[in-house]
This record gives sequence, C-alpha cells and structure tokens, in this order.
Amino acid sequence: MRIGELAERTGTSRRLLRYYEEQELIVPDRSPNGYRDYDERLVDRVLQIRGLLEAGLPTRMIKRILPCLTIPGILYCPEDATPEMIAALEDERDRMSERISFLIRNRDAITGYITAAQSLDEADSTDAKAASAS
Amino acid sequence: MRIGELAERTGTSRRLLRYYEEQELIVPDRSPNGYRDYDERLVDRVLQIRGLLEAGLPTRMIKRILPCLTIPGILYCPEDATPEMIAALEDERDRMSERISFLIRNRDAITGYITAAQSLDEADSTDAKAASAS
DNA sequence: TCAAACCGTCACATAGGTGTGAAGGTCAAC
DNA sequence: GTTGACCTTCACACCTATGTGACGGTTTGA
Repeated sequence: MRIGELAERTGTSRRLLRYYEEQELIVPDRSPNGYRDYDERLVDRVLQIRGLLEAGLPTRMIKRILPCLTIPGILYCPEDATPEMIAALEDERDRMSERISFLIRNRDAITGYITAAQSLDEADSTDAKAASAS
Repeated sequence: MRIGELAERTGTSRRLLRYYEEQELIVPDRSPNGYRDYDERLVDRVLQIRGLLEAGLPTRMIKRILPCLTIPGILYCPEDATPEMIAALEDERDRMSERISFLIRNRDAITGYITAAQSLDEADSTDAKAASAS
C-alpha cells in the first residue's frame, strides 16, 4: 500500500511515517515511480511504534528493541543475539521497569488527588444542598 | 539553601532549576544579594517534579496538580479543583495507565526475548562442548 | 487533456526540556 | 586585594517529535 493508506489506517501523518523511515524504524519498498510501498504487516508495526513512543521511549531505543518484538508479542529469536545486544536489552528492560514504577507511583498520586477532590466536591454540594434547604 | 546545593541534592542542573522556576513550578525566596534561597522542602518538590516529567506530564499540567500533592504522597486538596481540571486529570491518569500497560507488555516481550536468547546461547555452548568433547 | 488527488524531496517552524557560555556581581579565604 | 567558587541574567543552540508549505512529478478519472 502507499503512504496515504498507511497513514489513514494507523492514524499517523504521512510526515511522521517518513520520519520513522528516516529513523530507520520502518523500511518500505519503492515502486518503480519512486512511491513508497508498504507491506501489510507494517500497519501493526507502526501501531507498535506509536505505542512505544506514547509510552515515552525515544526512537533510538525503539529501533533497538523493535527487531525483537514480532507482531503478536514476542519471539522470533534471531541467531545474531550477541552478548552485547543482550546486555543492552537487559539495560533497556531495567530502564523500562524503572519507568513503569515511576509511572505507577505518579498515577496513583494523581488518582489519590482525584478521589480526594471528588469527595470534597461531594461534600461541597452536600453543603450547598443543606444551605439551600435551610 | 542556594541553587548549587539544591542542584546537587536533587541531581538536577542549575539551569533546570531556574527553568522550573520560570515555569512557576517552584518559587524560591531571594536573599538580599539576589541569590535564590530554597526552602528545605523544595528538595522533595523538585524530585516530585522530576518524577512527573519523567512520567510524561508537561510542566503546565504539573504546575496545576503540584499544589495538590504534598510531600509524603497525596492530599491537601485546595478548593479550586474545578470539574474541568478533574476531567483533565482523569484523562492524564488514563493516558498514564495506557502507557503503563504498554510498557509492561513490551518489557515482558523483551524479557521473553532475552530468556529465549539466553537459553539458545546455552544450547549453543552445550553444542560447542559436545563438539569439542567428541 | 485537464483537474484532482496522490506522491516525492527539501526545508523551515515550533514546543518542550535541556546544555552551554558570556558578562558580570558577591563572598569567603588566603 | 586578589583569587576562586559561587551566584545572577541573557541568549543562543540542540534534540525530538511534529506541522506546514513550497515546488514538482504521477496517476486517475471526467
């Protein structure tokens, strides 16, 4: 498919699809006329990229971990898994774990704030009712 | 304390501390000589800011929710918690939850990849041993 | 054959979070 | 007093993920 269709199907601008290519996250073929020609599987790939970006990972990191993540979830273990690469991945994994706990802590703090604010809000409206009833 | 000490204690550059001030995330006093004078409690405050930034929240949002998050974790709920703000926070919280699950999924995928690669590696070295033993 | 709707590259723009350095003030210690 | 370590403001610069637009080629359908 061409870039327009991929853009539409992934909710990603053409500009960004070209950017991801520039960052070597995706590598489309080229039609004889020079148009990019995207494989069907790249739809999921792009969605995965968007997800990782949304999760806060920079493109460089994504580029490194992407080859290891096949479409459904895991595996396809290439034989070129050098010890260096594994070590790098372990680093990534650890950074991700840190990031996860960071996010969880802060999300819970926000959740706490929300519930506190809501209960305070309810108390307010109860007050208001009481006041208007009196 | 002055900016240097705060920078050191929070692992944050002076530049960034000034930036956070510019964004009205922290408001230090000023000594008669014009030097910034930071309260002890701002150490935790800065760490909290870093955490929220790391979590992907923009400074504007942090500015809004920061007054609501006291040092230990939560609470002290100001009365100006508008419904709009709460809604925005709920959005943020949901986005964070999405990020979290995405990160967890991908981290687990990476973990799976690592263990697969390692067991493959062990098999290789077993092969090698067998080969050298034969 | 002409217009519309694609596509290509190039390049400048922006926003947020940072780095860095210049030019200068303050202060403590020697 | 002078040096060195600190502080100030200002400002330019970077990176990353994006938007946007110019300018030109290609495809498709009326």
